[in-house]
Amino acid sequence: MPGKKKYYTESQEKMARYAKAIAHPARIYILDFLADNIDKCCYSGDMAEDIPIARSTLSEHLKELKKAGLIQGEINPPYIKYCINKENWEEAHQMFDAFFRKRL
Amino acid sequence: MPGKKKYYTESQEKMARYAKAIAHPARIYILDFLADNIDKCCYSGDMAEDIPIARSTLSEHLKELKKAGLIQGEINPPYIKYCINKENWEEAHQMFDAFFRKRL
DNA sequence: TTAGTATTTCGTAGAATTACGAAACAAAGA
DNA sequence: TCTTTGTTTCGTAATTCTACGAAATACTAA
Repeated sequence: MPGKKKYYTESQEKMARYAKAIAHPARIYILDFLADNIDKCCYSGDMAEDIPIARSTLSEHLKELKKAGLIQGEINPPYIKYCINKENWEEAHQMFDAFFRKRL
Repeated sequence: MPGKKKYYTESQEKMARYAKAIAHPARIYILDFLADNIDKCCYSGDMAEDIPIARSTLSEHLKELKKAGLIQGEINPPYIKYCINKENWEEAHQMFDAFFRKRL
């Protein structure tokens, strides 16, 4: 721990991480897709058909969103069913809301 | 215009741009600073004293936020007074809110 | 065991981001 | 005019991001 100076608050770092996760139209597309099909199984392949990127690229975007904690994948072989991680989603929502509300 | 296929919606592209603008702790710091000093003049130099980055780097971050439309600079020589661009700020707030609210 | 399906990981390349210090700018004041 | 002051732009380097196709993985079914 010592030697590692913190110049930004935990909150600022966390906000930046969440913002980065959604800072790409393909990732917004993915989250929109999950929202629009909230009761269905959302597989990587379903999304790949609508979006003009290679499947491997889509997979990397899914990995980013997973790393950020915004989605989670439930293995259902040979598929993987993706969905929103509600706990972190709610946290992000509240952080962004407080952030934007603060200066109005 | 023709030849330029759109794969993502305008809204998705715009969300991604706003998210990208705030996807760095230094830029969140700047926006927090502007919020905490809403009635004061906010100069680049004031922020530079609290933040461990070169002034030129800070200036680049300010440029990014300006480009995204989230802040604006009012020239008050030899200073430049920065403040939130309320119109775009409100738009971003609403977009993020709708985005997060959609899937809960 | 072999073949088939859905998905991810790997290797790689090009583009974009972040950072710094030096130099340039623009305005005020001596 | 020459300095000083606050800030931005430039040149550059290191890192990160985005993208692709090929190969690997993991499981099912024949």
